[in-house]
Amino acid sequence: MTESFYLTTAIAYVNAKPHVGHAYEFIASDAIVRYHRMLGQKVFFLSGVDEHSAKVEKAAAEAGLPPRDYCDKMSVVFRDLHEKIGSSLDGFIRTSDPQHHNTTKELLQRAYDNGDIYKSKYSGCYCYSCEAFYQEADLAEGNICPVHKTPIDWMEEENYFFRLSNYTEKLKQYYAEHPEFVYPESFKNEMLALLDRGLQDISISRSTTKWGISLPWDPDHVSYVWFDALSNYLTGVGFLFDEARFNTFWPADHHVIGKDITRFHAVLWPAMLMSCGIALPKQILVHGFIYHRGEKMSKTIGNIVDPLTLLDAYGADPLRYFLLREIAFGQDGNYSEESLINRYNADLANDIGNLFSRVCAMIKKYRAQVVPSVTTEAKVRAEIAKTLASYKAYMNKNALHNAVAAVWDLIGFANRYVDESEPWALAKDEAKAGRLDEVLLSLAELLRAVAVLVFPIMPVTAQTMLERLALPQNGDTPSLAQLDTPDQCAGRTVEQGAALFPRLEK
RNA sequence: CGCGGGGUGGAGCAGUGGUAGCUCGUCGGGCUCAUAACCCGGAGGUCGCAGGUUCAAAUCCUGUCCCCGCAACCA
Repeated sequence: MTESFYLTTAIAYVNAKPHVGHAYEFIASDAIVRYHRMLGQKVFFLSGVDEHSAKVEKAAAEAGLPPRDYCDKMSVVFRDLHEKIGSSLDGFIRTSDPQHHNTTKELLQRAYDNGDIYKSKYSGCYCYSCEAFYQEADLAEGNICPVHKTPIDWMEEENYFFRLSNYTEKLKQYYAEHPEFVYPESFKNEMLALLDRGLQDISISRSTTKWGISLPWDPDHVSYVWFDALSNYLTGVGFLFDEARFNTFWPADHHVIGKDITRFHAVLWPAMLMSCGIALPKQILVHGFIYHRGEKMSKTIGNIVDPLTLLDAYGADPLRYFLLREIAFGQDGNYSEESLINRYNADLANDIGNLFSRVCAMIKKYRAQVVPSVTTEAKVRAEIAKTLASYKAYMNKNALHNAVAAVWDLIGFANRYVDESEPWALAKDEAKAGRLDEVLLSLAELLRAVAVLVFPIMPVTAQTMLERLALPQNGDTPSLAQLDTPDQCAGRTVEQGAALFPRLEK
């Protein structure tokens, strides 16, 4: 385990409101970084927004604002989403930041200087709406754009190209030497297939818009998407302006991204870095898409789910829990309001919420809120240790959904333990007071373990539980190592408080 | 066309060779500390279809049907 840990999300285009997919990516990323902080690592968590491109320019025009004002406004919307989710961001980058312009120009210049960038004519069928060229074979019937169903123009444009084709073999070799570079494996296989077919050079500039970062050697062109977008990961940790920070955190541990931009992160980005002589990130962590009742969310169908609506209605922790539990990380998943409510009631209200409530109530009722100062039962300690081990194993391979399930197994164990040990019966018999002490401490210890383990998933709930258990924490992040020390709850005065998760009526 | 993923009890999913498992729902029982919560048990599936390999296949192979995604800057 390295001492530092650097994770990035993809940067979001500011041409539209946040999508629940953004929220999911931020939540999963936040859970991962919180886990690493619990391990005691020095973490840097970066997210941000991409403000360039013609489509942002267009959205700004439609909003009747200059691009810069529009971006100022929209970047706040994304920041706000992070805040509402509870993201523990260390940095939030905007591609319009001057420091980021420096990074982009530096990378472009380095690639240009070593001959990886050349000027060429790009000609073909061009759809203005897509901002893309099409092969004739890809056009829909009647020579129209397959996406927009609008007529195609023949266009010729002078573009600069990046010699991606030069890197096919180098990347193949890199993949062979770093089998963990792309995760999950299904996406890695897709990239390997892409490499086998051979890479083509890629256009990296446009002269049709001025809203962007101009090329250092040719101000008539602005960088088209990739050099100015991907390089944010460098700027975010101080490339060229904060050497100490950059050296601490680069190369990044994880770039968390949606599956639609895998090839740019897993093929183009490493090739760019190779060209520029910069170390490659350790792992591209790809997540799937969220469907709404099995259908892709789209403006056309009109089934897009607004994350802010969900956050307002259910709160951050329940939404975090739902998305991380319900969706196998790396695969596509489904959202529906019924399943969210279902999970809320079954897992949050009934399982964890009620467990907390019943245990605190018994400590209050039988021992005047004070957890007995005895020793935790051996089998309970063993169960906690077992859970901790599998939880860590799952978290270390980013199987978030399995890690969450492991915590809920422990909650199930605790609920069964209550039934089996029957504290209410023990309380009626003075001779069994010692046993009751043991059971109550054991239960408090189970709650402590659950509270700590649930922290990456539901940080607010974890803090509430720890506070009510009167367990002082050193800083905002509970340490995972504390679970190696038993009986921490002994002698503490617990507070039952209001229900953690009041049941929702359907 | 190409590439990738998937078709498993009512619903949603796990499960890469040894006579199917989880959550929800449903039916019955228990308990009373708790948010009508918690615990135990039952019913319910020939694992898309057809072949093949094997002592043994949901799991491997072949074919086939269907669904979805990427490519196509739509998170």
